[in-house]
Amino acid sequence: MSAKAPTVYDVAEHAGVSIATVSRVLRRPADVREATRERVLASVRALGYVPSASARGLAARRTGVVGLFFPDFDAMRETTSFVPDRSGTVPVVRDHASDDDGAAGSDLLYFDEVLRGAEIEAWRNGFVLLVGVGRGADSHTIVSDIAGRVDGLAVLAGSVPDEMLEHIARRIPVVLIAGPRRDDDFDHVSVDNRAGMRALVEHVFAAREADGMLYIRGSIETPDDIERYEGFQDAIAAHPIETRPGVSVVSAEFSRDRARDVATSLVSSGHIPDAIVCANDQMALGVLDALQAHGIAVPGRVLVAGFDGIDAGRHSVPRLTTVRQPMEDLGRAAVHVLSGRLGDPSQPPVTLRLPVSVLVRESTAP
Amino acid sequence: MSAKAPTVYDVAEHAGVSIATVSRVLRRPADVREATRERVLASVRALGYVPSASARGLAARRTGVVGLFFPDFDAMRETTSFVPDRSGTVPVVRDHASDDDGAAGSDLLYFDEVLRGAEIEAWRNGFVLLVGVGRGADSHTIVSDIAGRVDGLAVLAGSVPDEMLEHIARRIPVVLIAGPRRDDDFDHVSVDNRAGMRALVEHVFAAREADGMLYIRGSIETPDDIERYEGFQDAIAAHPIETRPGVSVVSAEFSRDRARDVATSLVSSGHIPDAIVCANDQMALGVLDALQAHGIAVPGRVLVAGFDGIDAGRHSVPRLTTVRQPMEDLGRAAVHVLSGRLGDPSQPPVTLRLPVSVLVRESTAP
DNA sequence: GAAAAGGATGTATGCGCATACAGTGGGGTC
DNA sequence: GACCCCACTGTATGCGCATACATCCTTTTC
Repeated sequence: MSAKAPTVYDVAEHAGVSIATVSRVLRRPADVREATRERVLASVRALGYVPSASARGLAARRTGVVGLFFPDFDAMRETTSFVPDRSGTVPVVRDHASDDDGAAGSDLLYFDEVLRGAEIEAWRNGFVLLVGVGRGADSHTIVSDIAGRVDGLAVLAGSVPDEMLEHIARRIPVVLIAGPRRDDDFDHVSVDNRAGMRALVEHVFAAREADGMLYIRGSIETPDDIERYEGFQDAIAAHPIETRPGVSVVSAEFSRDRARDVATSLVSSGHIPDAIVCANDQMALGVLDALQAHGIAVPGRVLVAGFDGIDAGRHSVPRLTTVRQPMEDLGRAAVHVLSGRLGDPSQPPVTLRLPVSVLVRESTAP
Repeated sequence: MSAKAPTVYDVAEHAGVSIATVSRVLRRPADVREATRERVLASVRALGYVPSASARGLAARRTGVVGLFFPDFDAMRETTSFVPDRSGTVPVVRDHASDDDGAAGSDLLYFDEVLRGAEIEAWRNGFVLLVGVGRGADSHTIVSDIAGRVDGLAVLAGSVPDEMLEHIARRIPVVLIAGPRRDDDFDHVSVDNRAGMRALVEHVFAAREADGMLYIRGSIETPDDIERYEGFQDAIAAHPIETRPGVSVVSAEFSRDRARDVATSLVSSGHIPDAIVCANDQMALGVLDALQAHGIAVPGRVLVAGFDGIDAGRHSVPRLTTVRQPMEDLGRAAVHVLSGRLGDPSQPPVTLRLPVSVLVRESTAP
């Protein structure tokens, strides 16, 4: 706010020492005699000195910041200019209950949890966290805006073009979150989608002799969907498919609406399976929507299960059995790995698989 | 990752131009002839050049980063070292429903929403967001860690000692979130607690001729509690207290447990009011706990209302009438104001009061 | 009590970039 | 054809700090 922010030079002059001593007081206090140190600190307070991270970063060749990059967490969001509303009135809104977890509620998102974990681990390792959200901005901007400011970057897999990742990785370590390892040299942290889905499907089989089971896939190209589908196949293999002629698979693009449609046409056709397992919770909720609309009992007539552990699944009726991903741990792991690599850049690429757990709730009650 | 990150000098040499031209290509492309520009960009790609934000910040005297500082959002949190669990087993957990929104669920927190709003607005204004969470670290560290890295800082009121705020404010603009204006020169953004509570209490009176009303305060010293209490008094004044001999006030420290105790002893005493309005949702939920434990109908016998609009209130039975704070807007407003001040440092201190809204749900149904 | 060994502090330099200012050259003007 | 103007590019400098190295002063050693 003042005309000009004080620098080390100002502090040095005020305290009657050299700038080297000022710098030492701040960086390695033990190297300075106590009397001198106190004098310098007094000047720091008197002048309101705050060291410039830019200058420090330049000189020290490290910023002390790690970045977390996510794709747009809500593309629908208004990105209109923020215009403060100063009217003094208080609207009274009648908030009707609604199964559809739409506009009314804002449940905890994937993003928020990962972020929280990342922040915690960054702090524990002496870093500060920089948050970047991609919004279709041309990727070039992303590089300049984030990569140049941090010592390391955690990126949600699939949110940044490979070529750009390579570019960034030439300068700083990059950790991919939630993607599978490919033929790259990045560090990876992800959850065990395959084992999780396998365990989920096995739970469903254990809950009921589900002769007819429908598995609803998400977006087929995505790593998550592929891995979960493999887990599904693992479980099916354990229960020879020949004895389960009713097993079938469709895709609903990870969309609640799409899954609702799928389930609706299923009901119309009359071929209702004994269990429906979905590659994510949103689709499972869509299935619940459709079944309840047609008066088909869950879990009475059909068992339903999802994957992710989103909040909405805790509040649906019936509550949704799912596979809970340790999202916060994902964030922590990502920064943990980053921190490790910054400490030892030569270590071989790391791949961390975090365990998931099946949350059994009423939607698959025997 | 490479031995040494390329700099402008490397790019300049590779492209056969001067560093000034390289810098221009990146900062003001229009000032460079297209042929030259393309050549430089090709070199940038070829070398994997990423500009150093530290150097840029030093030279340009601005970082392009705004900070958001919060106090520890969960002091209980494990801050143990993160140890990845590599076991391949998938635990199957039976997740029982429970009214107490305790360990099981992680609902969207105040923090997450404000953060999200801040990120959005930062992006819209060409800034990147730096997140800092205070954890009892000595405040000196905070200054160095955050203030030196950003062009402006948004701080949750009360999370940083005044003296430190003054210190920081000598270097960069500071915006206080959610606190009332005091005799300071900071910019402020907050919600209209007073008008919100007044509207809430008036709604309750409108819903029922509540002769006996209990108002449960939070932590009496906090600005939020004080403002809400004033709002309560406003509403009471409109309904002359002499005609409402049953109006009384107690405090429960914003704690669910404390409020539960208060309500329990109320029931024991037999003096059950017609309506209970709490200074936050947590306490209202505690009241619901106690009343339901004693079989007292809500809203049949007693109306209950809270303040904040937390997620748990959307899932309680009955659903809780409350005052919803626009947390995301708070974050947006904070960065909006910061951005404005960075554009015109001389403008007088800004105070933004964001409107709240009463969410009417079943806990106050007539 | 003199010299060696530390301990404390100062001096000088470079980190990588933006930018004011100084060229440099090509096209237009009369 | 000489001159001016404008568009483009290069040169030189400083941003604020960390740190290697030099210097000076205080102990310690014998």
